[in-house]
Amino acid sequence: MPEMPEVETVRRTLTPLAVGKVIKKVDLWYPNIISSDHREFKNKLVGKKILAIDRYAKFLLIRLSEDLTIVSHLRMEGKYYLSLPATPKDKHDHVQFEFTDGTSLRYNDVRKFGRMQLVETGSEKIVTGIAKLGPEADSPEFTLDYFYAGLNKRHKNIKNVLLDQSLVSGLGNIYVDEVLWSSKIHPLSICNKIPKDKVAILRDEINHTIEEAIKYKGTTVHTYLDANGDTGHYQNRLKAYGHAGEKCRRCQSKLEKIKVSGRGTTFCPNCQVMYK
DNA sequence: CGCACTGTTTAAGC
DNA sequence: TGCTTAAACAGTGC
Repeated sequence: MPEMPEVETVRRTLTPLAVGKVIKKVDLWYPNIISSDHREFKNKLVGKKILAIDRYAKFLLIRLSEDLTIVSHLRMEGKYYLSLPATPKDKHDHVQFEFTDGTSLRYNDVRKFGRMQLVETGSEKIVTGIAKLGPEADSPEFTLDYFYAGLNKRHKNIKNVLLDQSLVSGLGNIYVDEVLWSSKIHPLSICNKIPKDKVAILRDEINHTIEEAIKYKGTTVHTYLDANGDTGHYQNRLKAYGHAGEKCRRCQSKLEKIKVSGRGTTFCPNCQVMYK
């Protein structure tokens, strides 16, 4: 499901459903979702109020009273939705936060890849994966000079580096294919061989694509839904991902699909230039 | 039955 | 030591 635009959409839809509520009880139906201590997670959260929901790259940060934060990563298929404690548990509901107002928030995850961890607000960096994150794709720190210098140091292919999160965070498999198509850069291009003017175009396309995808409330390709149960709409605007075998919208060549860094990768072999 | 899947970590190999 | 690749997580759907 979720790359940065989808997580941001979840943040926006979840905020009005959850902020201001006070946790009465926590049900851990599949405790492995919690990477911190399970008993502490259940006990410490009782009586805490949800103050806000923030986001950093693909992580949701659920801010609670008394300086606590639940760091939540949806990985491939995690979803939040508002329910009632008495509603029968769905097969893939794994965590429930019961609130004092009689409602509840449920975490549902078909593949059980998602993780939550309770930390003290301000020490989010102790969560595996957060410390290595580079600047977010839509942040002011993601400048051309920073991006170009970072690519110059790397000898790997561009698709791998954009997926890695350490140079720039927030992109996933779908948006990487999209921005490389938009920038006319072949996914196997070697980072330090890409000329600066192309890097500038790529940076702009990353900004633009993320912005557009948030505007369209994300991309639903498998099962992604926001906290209201609604799909995204950006899937109708994808030009590469999911269109293997079809004609390239720019040059009419046939889009190809290969495997890069273990991920399916769709691109146009004619108009996406290979730098190596 | 085999393979692919929005993400990330960890183990294994060189 | 460090980089790269494969496997692992677990389930569904084609």
